[in-house]
Amino acid sequence: MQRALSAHRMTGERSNFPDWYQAVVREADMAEPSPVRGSMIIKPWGYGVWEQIQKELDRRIKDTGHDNCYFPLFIPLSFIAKEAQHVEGFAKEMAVVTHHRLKMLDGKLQPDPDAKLEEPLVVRPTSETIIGDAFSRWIKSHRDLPLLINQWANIVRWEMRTRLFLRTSEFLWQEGHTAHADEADAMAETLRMLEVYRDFSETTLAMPVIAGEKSENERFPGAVNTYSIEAMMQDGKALQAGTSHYLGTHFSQAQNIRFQNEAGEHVWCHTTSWGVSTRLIGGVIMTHGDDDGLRLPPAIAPRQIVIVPMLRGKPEDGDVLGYCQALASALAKETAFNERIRVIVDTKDIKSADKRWNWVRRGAPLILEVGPRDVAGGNVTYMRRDQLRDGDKVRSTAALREQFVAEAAQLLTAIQTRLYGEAKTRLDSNIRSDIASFDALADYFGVAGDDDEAGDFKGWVRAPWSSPAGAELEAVEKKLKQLKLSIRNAPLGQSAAPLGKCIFTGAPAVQEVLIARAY
RNA sequence: CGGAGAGUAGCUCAGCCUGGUAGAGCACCACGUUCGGGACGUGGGGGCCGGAGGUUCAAAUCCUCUCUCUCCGACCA
Repeated sequence: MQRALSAHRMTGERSNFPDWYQAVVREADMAEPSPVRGSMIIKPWGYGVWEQIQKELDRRIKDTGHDNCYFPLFIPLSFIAKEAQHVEGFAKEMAVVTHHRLKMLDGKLQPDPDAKLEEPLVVRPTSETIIGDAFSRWIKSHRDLPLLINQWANIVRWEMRTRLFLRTSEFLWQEGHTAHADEADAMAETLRMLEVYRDFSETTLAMPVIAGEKSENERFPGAVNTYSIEAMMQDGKALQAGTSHYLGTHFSQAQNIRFQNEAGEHVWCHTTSWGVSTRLIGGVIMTHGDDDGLRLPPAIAPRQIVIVPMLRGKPEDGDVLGYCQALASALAKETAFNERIRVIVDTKDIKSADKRWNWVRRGAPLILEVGPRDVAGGNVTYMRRDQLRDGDKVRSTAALREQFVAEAAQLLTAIQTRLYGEAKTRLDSNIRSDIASFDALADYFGVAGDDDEAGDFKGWVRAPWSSPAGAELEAVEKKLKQLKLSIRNAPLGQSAAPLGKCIFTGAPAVQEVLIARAY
């Protein structure tokens, strides 16, 4: 399939972005479809990326005062039913366990009719209700607040259409759940975690995002406010990369989560929840991948430096291998991104050229080739994955071994910076704010059905918005839907400058919103 | 669940219209020449042609039913 990726390079563009994406996922050894419909097998290289994401994000979650817990996979049906909007939002995509035993009946193994559960259990689509139930028992006093909990878990949502990493029936995520004494504290938490996500995404994933508030119709079922970070993929579409919700007292009222304040009164808690998932990996692929495959930001690369010995089945092979091992040991003592550099010598018994390109496809940031000439000269020859094809041909650089070891961390940082810079430029230069009417919006994005043209890049539009509600909002929604567009969010930190008129309603605008096609 | 398309080797697909012993490229295995810019030669392994029925001397090919997948809608981290 190197062929398909090469073919893409020949066209000079992501002419068929979905095909390109699937090719990269497979060729980079990230994941594959499983025998279970809509579920994926995350392969070692892909899971390694997830582990790096977990490690860094877990550190940040703990640094902001949260503790990890684990709550059950199975949630009693009655729990889900407690919050009306919550039920409505998730009812259509729930996996339900109804039996606890199998039996041979009519020659077929099937659920035993005599082993029916008294109350069906749903496989968690999210844990607000089961965690809320615990909170209602754990919280008695204002001294118990804030209660700051996180869990790393798998989630099941029975989606109609699935795509590896971007939307799978089962996915891995982290979900934070917190309870607070008042709205101000809960809102501060909601925004604090949104900021953690924004910074993590930009710093660690090198994926620039725009943080903002979701419109009413895009809110999490049961939330008062929902905030998101939105990233721009290389086809111009938006990817919701993380969400943070202020839940008000909806769940605490539904589940009796309350405390006694200093005055001795019983008061509802204000709760929040926030999460990011393995979808982030899809975002990284669609942000940084190129026609040679994946490019991984060094901060999350399972192996940041790969040493490929140039072996030829000759006596000097031993010297080359020894040199490589010594080099690896020296590099592993260095520090990058506050951790020891992750380095490996690829000793697999295949051709060096194949090894090199395998690592290129997987997106290893630095690929070293070490042959007899390097051994003789005390050198290393390396390729930076991020600038593999700067210029006409594949580029490699020679350096003295000691110098390379000393500068390896800087190189990794430089790669991280460049990947972020490229993505940041793409994001910044593809948001238009000169669209003044709905007709202009329609012209820019093209009418529905027109947009399937391959390689038809459309960025985002930032437009004035009067924040309509009710029927008026529904009408706007309908118009947007015809163009396959959606309001991604209202970016935070907007200036107080005059905004003019809403491009949908003509009424005075109260803020600006981002409009885009989305995953 | 609606609309369209597709199921043949690990991958991408040809063969089907007009029935007659299962094909190509890549990948894989062996040997040799190569190897520091995605090598080449020779030989080889691998398929219940998605499944079930039917028509026929004979079915990947024709007919019926069924299952699955992909894309487009609806739904979504």
